Order: sequence, then structure tokens, then C-alpha cells
Amino acid sequence: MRNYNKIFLICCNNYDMNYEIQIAKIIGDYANLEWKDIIDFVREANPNIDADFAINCYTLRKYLKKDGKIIAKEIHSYVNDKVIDSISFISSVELAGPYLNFKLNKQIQVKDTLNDIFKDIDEFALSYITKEEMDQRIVIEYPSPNTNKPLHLGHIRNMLLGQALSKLCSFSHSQVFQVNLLNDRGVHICKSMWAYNQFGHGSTPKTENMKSDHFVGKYYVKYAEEEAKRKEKVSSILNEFKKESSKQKEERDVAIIKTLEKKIAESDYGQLQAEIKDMLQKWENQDPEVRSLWRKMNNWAEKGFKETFDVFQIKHDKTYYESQIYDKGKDIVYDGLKRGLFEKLEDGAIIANFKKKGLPKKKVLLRSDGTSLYITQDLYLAKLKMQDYNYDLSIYVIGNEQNMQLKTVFELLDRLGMEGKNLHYSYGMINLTSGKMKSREGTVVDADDLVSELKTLAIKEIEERYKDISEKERDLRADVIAMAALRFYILKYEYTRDFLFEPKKSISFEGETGPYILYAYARICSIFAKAKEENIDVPYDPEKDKVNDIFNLDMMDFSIISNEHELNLIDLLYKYPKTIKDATINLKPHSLSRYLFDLAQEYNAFYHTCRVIGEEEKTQNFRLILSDAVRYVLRHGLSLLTIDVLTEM
RNA sequence: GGGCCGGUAGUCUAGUUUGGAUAGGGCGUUGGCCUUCGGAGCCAAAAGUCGCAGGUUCAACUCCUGCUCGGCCCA
Repeated sequence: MRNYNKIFLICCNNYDMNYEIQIAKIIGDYANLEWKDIIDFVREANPNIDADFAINCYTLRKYLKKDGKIIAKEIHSYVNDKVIDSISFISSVELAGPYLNFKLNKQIQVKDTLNDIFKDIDEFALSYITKEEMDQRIVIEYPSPNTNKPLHLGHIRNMLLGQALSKLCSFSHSQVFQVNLLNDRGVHICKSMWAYNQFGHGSTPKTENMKSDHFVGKYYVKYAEEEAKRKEKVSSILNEFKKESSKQKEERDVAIIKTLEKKIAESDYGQLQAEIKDMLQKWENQDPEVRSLWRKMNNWAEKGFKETFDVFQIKHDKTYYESQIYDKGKDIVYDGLKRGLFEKLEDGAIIANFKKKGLPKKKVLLRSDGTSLYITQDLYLAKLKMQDYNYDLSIYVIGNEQNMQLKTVFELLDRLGMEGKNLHYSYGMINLTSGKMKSREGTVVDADDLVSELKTLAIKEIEERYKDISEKERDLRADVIAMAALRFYILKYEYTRDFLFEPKKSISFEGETGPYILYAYARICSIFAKAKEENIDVPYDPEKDKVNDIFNLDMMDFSIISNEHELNLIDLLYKYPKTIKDATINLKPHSLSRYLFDLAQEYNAFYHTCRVIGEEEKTQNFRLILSDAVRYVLRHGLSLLTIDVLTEM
């Protein structure tokens, strides 16, 4: 005879209130299987069914070779005849065709859930994540910008995703190392430098009273304008050249092409290109003048980035500089060549060949003149990260336009026998109504500008509601609200998805938004403040941000629960650990965002139907503690998304 | 030419990893709710061939094949 008491004991253990596992164990006992074989088939019941969990017994045919309906019938009578009396957390099991519908004993669920939340919310939140899924060493690289222009909306998505992953992973007890790579050398920065030499006249961010990275970006735009102007003058020649050189090899007229090339080179446009190339050359040759200007402009860019990172509360453990590593990694390539992994072409270039689908047929790793490429540096940086952090997992937060590039890098690292897993966290592009964001065409949404626009909007909203608010308090609230709006807006989308940014419509403070969630939070606090005025004991004092440990859950009577909104809230609270697991293990911050919105939404529904203050004491106490549980979970979840809360808004 | 990703009401989107009961939200539209704890809110209604066509299955938004449209990348 199987030992049901054991199940009973586990169920009563507050550390293990995972009802799905308990149900899987019961079925496992019946079918002589491990609960792990069954757990995936225990699902949350469809919302239109009056039950908490359901098993579709067709799914069990894998183990029990019978018709699903017959399996359901047999398990149903087994559970009802032999098990249910010894199990307290299930109130009933019903049969519906192939479905077995389990209803929980709500009183037990409420007590277990609230107990776990207040006992240790971290432990509660992590209770679905296994030990093996924790305790990893994870390097997360983001946002790795170029230093020739300020950060834009695309970087915001990158930063918020990288930051959310970092928080989620370190919350689940992994050691997280956040690193950044500054792409501080190359043609792009030379262009800004060139324009500064032309038009800068020794000005500085200070003399122009500009944020320093915007100052650098201004010259990048100036360069682009200048280039366009000069290009325009030779546009007919360029077109001719393009036309001729795009012809089939046999049809091309080499003489014409050479003449056109010469004409272009002699034009202002050609001159400009030559000057940029020359500057790049000088940079590589350590020319003091070029290097000095380069250092100056990069410092401005980096300083500006840091200010923006501060606004987003981003801190990196380490910053790598492309200028310090771009030339390294050659040894890795030579070593690979020696080991027969790569191939040397007749002209001296070293390449890797691929046969796999989704990879290029070949990739040059080292040019014939021995100079390195981006990919050479990528290999070196991976090695460097391993030296620095000895990681288990290295996450690259990089847009999906670089899918092939990253896939190639990972394949090479594999081939070279580098240990540690690599993951390209490949997020989707943000498009504008006008199409793609292009910095040189000025169609980017600037990160700092967007933040300040949102703040202005938030200030307006606050002033409409509070005439006499102090400027300091107003700005503080506007700050929290604006950032909540921005963060939630970005983090509510599934990360792989491209999405459209419409400035006026996109970021609102109503509906499915960050401020909506903050509003629910503030409402709860408002109830507590009001209760306090009426000398009612409250579980949380919003004014002092202090938890009052006055409610003894063991002494509370949960038999009064009957309202569907109360039950919905309990269900949602119960689901929090599952959400955390999905967000953390599958690296999907948006599940957490959506969950928090659902919880806020359900609380608002509850709020409009159920009074808290002034109800009969048992009900009032229960609703106070339930409200506080919601408040606590909201705050906990929001903090993982780096969204602050307000007790008043 | 090749590879990868996506197509869900007027519109934006969740769900597809692991097939399972009546496909969830938001915005917008229409109509209600302020002498009750905050209207940045709540309730209700209208709105869907889940891109198209096949296939697998007792069962397909979900898996497979082909097509189509869009995005990105490679040559």
C-alpha cells in the first residue's frame, strides 16, 4: 500500500506548497510513475472551467495505453475512493470527458500563499526554480555602443533587456557580471573627429553647454551632411559608376570604370574619403595629434553614456575597449590554423569553412595583409571574458540583425574548444512610423530626449491633479512615473519581436502601462493611509515605509472568502513563482511585466467591487492582508524590472 | 539566388518552446459608473477565415510541407 500520509505531510509543509507536484504525485502513485513524468500534464484549468488544475487524460496515453476518457474515469474513481479523504488541499476532483478537474481548498491555498509571501518573499518567488538552474557564473554584455553618437531608442531596449536579465539572473542566485564593450575606434569615430576639426573651432561640451555625447554626435551629423553635400555634386558620376560596376563581369568596361573611379577620387567627395582613410591610418600609427583628439572625443562620449547609464541605473562591472583589443586575437587564429581548423588561402588570408545551414560558406578570419577583422576581435574578447570571469554562460545582448555574425562566432568558439556556453540574446528591432531608425539621417529617437519628454509629460499630469505640490516632490514623482512608463513599454513586448514606436501613441500613462501598475500600488497604500487615520491597524504603513507585523495568519479566519475577485487575486499571487521561473529560466522579462499588469488589473477590479475599510472585522482584516500581499508582490516584481514605486502619485 | 525571423479584430499585442475545453489583454469605437477607501480607475457591448493551401492527429493559433507578404542578414 502506498504511503499517502507522506503526501499529506508534504502538502502541509509550508516550504512546498506546489500543488501541481502534489497532484502529479497522486497520479504517479496510481500509475506507478515518478511525479516528474506527470508534472507537465498537470495544467492550470482553462479559465472558463470552474477548477484550478486539470489533466487531459489523452496526454497520459503515453504511459497508460488506454483511451483518454477511460483513463480519466479510472483515475477519478481511484482518487475519490481512496485518496481524497487524506488530502486536505484538494476539495474536489471532477470528471469531464477526458478531463480531470481539480479544485483546491481555497482556505488552505490562501493561508499557504500568504504565509509564504510574508515569510520570505525571495524564497517564495524562487520556489519553482531548481538548484541546478541557480548558481551559475553568467557574463552579460550590453549595450556596447559606438562612441560617435549618443544612445537612442534601440540602445534603450538593449539596456533594459540586459539590465532585466542581470537582475533576474542574480536574483536566482547566479553570479552575474555585467560588461560593456565600447566600440571606440574605426571609421565612424574618425568621421566625427574630421567634422570637429573642420567645424569645431576648439569648442567643447562646456562652451556649447551640451551633454558631452550629444556634442560628439553633433559632429557625426555634421560629417554626414558634409558628405551628402559633396556626394550630391558627383551624383551623376557615382550613378554611372554604380551602373557600370553592377554589370555582369563580361560586360563591364574596365576602362570606363577606371576613368570614373579617377573622377570620383579627384572630387571633393573623394577627397573627403581620402582624408578619413588617412585619419584612420594615422590613428593606427599612433599619430599624437590624431590620438589626442580621439582620446578627447571618446572621453566626451563615454562621459555622456555614463550619465545616461546613471539615469537607467545601469552599472557595469567592466568596460572593454575595442581600441585595446581590436588588434588581438591573431594568435587564436594562427593556433586554429596550426590545429587544422582553418585554412590559409594562396594570398595569405586565413579563413574558416562551414558546411552547416545558416552559416556562411566561408569566413575570413585574418586578411591577406595580416590585419584583423571584427570577428578576430570577437574571438579574443570571448577568451578575455573567460579569463576574467570563468563563466558558465556568456550572454550577448545584441539585435537580431547580427544573428549570422554571432552564430558564426559561436561556431568558431566551439570549434576552437572554448568552454562555457554562449547565448545570443537576439532582440527585435524597433521601427518608427517613418521606417528604420538611421542616425546619419537624423531619424533616431534619442534616449535622453525621450526620457526628458516623458518627464515633462508626467509633470503635466501631476500638476493637473495636485495644484499645491512642491517642485521637489513633483519632480521626484515625475521621474518615477516617466521611467516606469518607458521601462514597462519596452519590457512588455516579447524580446524577439520587432515593434513599432509611435511617439504620440506609444508611451501613454493609461491602460497597459507602467503608471497603471504604480497606480494600483499607490491605491493600496492609500487604503492603508486612510485606515490609519481611522485608527485601524494596518499591515503596512506607507508614510514610514514600514511593515507592521500585527496579523497572525494562523489566527485568521479564511472561511469568509467568497468574492471572485479575492479568489482571483489569490490565484494570481500563487502564480508568482511560476512567472519568475519563466522570466528567469527562459529569459523572458515580458512574462513578469505582463504578470504584474494582470495583478494590478485584478486588484483594481477587486477595489471597485470590495470595500476594505469599514467591513466586518474578519473581512476587513483579510482584505487588508490580501491587499498588502498584492502590494508586496507588485513591489518585488517591479524592482526586478528596476521600476520604483510611489505611495502617492 | 541562399539563410534566419515574423504575419493573431480598425490598430498594437499575449499565447506557439511542451498540440487539448469557449484564442487573452491594451488602444480606439459605443453605452454606463464620481454624497462609499484615489476616475492615471471600474463595468458592459460591438469587433477574429489566428496570412493562404495542403498534411499529420481523436484533437492544430501551436507540429510538418508548399505558397504568399514583410523585416533582417549573406553572396
